Amino acid sequence: MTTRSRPDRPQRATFTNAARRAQIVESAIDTIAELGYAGASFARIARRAGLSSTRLISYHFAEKDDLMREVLHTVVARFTDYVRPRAEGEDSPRRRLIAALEANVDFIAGHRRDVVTLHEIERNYRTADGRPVLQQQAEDDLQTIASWLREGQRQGELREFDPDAVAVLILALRNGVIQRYHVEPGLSLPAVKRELIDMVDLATRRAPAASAG
Amino acid sequence: MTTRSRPDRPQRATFTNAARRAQIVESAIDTIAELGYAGASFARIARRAGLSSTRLISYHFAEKDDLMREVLHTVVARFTDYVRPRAEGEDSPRRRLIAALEANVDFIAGHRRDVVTLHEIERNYRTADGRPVLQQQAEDDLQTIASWLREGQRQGELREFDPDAVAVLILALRNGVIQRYHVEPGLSLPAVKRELIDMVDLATRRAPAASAG
Amino acid sequence: MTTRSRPDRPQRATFTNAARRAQIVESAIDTIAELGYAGASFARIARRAGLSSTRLISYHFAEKDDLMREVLHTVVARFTDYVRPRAEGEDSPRRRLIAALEANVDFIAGHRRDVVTLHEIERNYRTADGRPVLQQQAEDDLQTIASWLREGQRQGELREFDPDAVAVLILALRNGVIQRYHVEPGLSLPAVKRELIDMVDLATRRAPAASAG
Amino acid sequence: MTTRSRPDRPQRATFTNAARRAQIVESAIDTIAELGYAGASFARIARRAGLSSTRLISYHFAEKDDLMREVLHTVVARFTDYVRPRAEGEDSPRRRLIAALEANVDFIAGHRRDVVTLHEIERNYRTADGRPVLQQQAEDDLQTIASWLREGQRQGELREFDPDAVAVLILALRNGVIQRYHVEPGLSLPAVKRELIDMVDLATRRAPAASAG
DNA sequence: TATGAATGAGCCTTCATTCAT
DNA sequence: AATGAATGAAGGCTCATTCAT
Repeated sequence: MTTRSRPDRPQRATFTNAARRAQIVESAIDTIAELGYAGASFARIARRAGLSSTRLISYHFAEKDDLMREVLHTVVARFTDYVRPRAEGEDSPRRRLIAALEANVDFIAGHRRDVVTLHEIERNYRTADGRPVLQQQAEDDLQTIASWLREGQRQGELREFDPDAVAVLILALRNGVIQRYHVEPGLSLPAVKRELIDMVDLATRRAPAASAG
Repeated sequence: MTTRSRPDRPQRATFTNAARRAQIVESAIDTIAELGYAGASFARIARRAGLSSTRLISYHFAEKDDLMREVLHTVVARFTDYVRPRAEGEDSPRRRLIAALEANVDFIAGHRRDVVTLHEIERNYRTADGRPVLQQQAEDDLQTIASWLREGQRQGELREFDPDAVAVLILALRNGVIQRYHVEPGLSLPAVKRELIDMVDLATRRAPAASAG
Repeated sequence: MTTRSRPDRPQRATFTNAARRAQIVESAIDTIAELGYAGASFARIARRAGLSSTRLISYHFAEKDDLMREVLHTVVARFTDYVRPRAEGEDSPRRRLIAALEANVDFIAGHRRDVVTLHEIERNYRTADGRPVLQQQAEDDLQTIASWLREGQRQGELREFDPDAVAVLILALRNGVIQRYHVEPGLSLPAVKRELIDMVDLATRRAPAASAG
Repeated sequence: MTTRSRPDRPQRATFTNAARRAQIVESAIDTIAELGYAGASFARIARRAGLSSTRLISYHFAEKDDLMREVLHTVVARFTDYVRPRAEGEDSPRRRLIAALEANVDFIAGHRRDVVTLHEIERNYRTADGRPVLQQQAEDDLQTIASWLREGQRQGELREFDPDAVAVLILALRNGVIQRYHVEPGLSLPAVKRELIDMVDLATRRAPAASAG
């Protein structure tokens, strides 16, 4: 009897279990979106979910990290599921990039709650040693964008530049729109979207030959 | 007892007083930069500053908000004092914009600690009603950039676009570099700086006349 | 974080729950009686109750006010349950008044702890705006006494006087005995009780007709 | 060098010293009257007095007890100086008692602040071991009243009763008026005064012989 | 005479988590 | 699958008081 399992935790992943977890995750998303990461204590999440005690959260999630990981995964999945098909529907790297950016802004416009929560967690969710959590999603996004840029350069569609640095900048534009929308909900997303596309296109495409002007 | 009162605190700004406040502020900056806003408790700030108790912080700052306000003011002032002269030394709106962006990246490269702290406070410091604190600095920056853009358009140096939306995007680029540098200290700032300048310039300047090609 | 929330606390009034609350309330009564309202910190109440930490008090009572409200309610109920039946057993207003006063002194003699605590809380328990808490019990007592006096006057049993003013004085006598007993536990309550009854009776009854002398 | 004096304290009782002490005492009286004994911290007293730090209070009073003793002495002296001459101006014990009670109510009506403070301190001021402070003033008052009663009995002016118990009751009446006025500033003091005098007189005087009626 | 600067102890409350059914 | 009860640690803040000039 040396094996000492964690305190009462569900042993199997049943349907009821999954539903409960989902309910808690949604409540956590709401709480974070409204009160910020630091304001999202178990007590507040439980209250918003109508649970009688925080114990139910501890029961379904081994640690707070567990819950936050699942929250993060949930909103990232929604984001990705929305954006990816629209990018992959295009047939050139440049168009894929533009389509992805448009899809991003469209998602932001329609899912403010998810996006604000994503933003909060990215900034505040830290591992035990105090370091910001590995932003795997950000890394993936950077890789995807950089690969599109490289392919566009190879195909001659895009001018020469440092694809990794430019990927950082493009992601910065997307994040900046999220952040600004977080602070100023009245922001005109259509105008920002138009200028965003123009800016990225002007900055990356191969300039048309002068004689062609 | 609920009645509010101003507990025993120094009334005048003596030299010793100011030095102590400055010491605490610097310790707070260090603590926030390393452990994040949520990790910057009075206890940790005091320990890092070598103070005998947190009471000394309460003695010099009426509330935690007070300290955070002063931390914010301190790092913003450093940032501004570095960037503003370099922008104002230029004689055209376009060059002022570029000089400001270069100065921004240069500051980021040399003051990681301040910049990380600024970033943390902006995200987490909230007013009593739970809203993110009014980002006056961000508003000011947006106004400044937008006014440069408008003047550049009027002078014909810059192409036509929505100056407010583009200002948001340019600020997003600056913030994105800060944020990326926060997460990845090994980031090549020279490369990013070069691409940042190119991107903004390509995206905003009036395209050279075709006949010049 | 300023946003209010109801932290993790029991939602239902189970048996165990009620027993624990009662235990804490009794410990609070003891502590207040011995050390005064200001001396009754959570730490001291918990220590006296043999609780492992003050957290258990916070767990069962939302705020310190909550605990004090329950303490007040508890001792007031004991007092009322003792006095009321003895007053209501009498069949004339004058006798009801006298019986009530006798019952008061008897209760005081046998429940010094409750009475001292009641006295302490009445004096010190203040609402958020700094005003003494509405002394509903005192108002009720005044009303009851005044109504007996009015009825006695109507029935001719009592002489003419201002019933509200005299009610204040009669309650003053009761409170004065409490207070004196608080300060001087050796006070001879039987003597005081006898003089109290005489004083009130002499001062309120209709003087016997001269011819009866 | 074994003698170790307390930290910086004034060594002599100068005029300036006395004025400063008086200023602090008055500020303490105001603070206690408004916020209650528990609300009268050094910080709040200092703020109300316009002092830059609590240090000035510590400088003039060795301990908080010292200040409270002086506050108590000040208001008691005012009370006594008002009441005593009016009592001593009368030439029979019964009239002295009545005059003293009238003077008491008159003082209460005109010095609410002092009286509220007196009431607060009496209830809350405790010695280090947690016992209510010896109410020397109350003891003196009781002795004075009891001696009047005894003398009145000896002279045949007053009926037979236990003078110590009745003194407790008479003082209770006075205190009850203070207390009620504390809670209900709109109390009609003239009516209460009239009934108070009647009550005490009816309860203590030797009943006039029936034949004399 | 007055003050500046500092301090340890204590306050109530909230935190995520664990021991029991 | 869920809950009740409990917990130590830490949070910011206020207390009266003391060490220095």
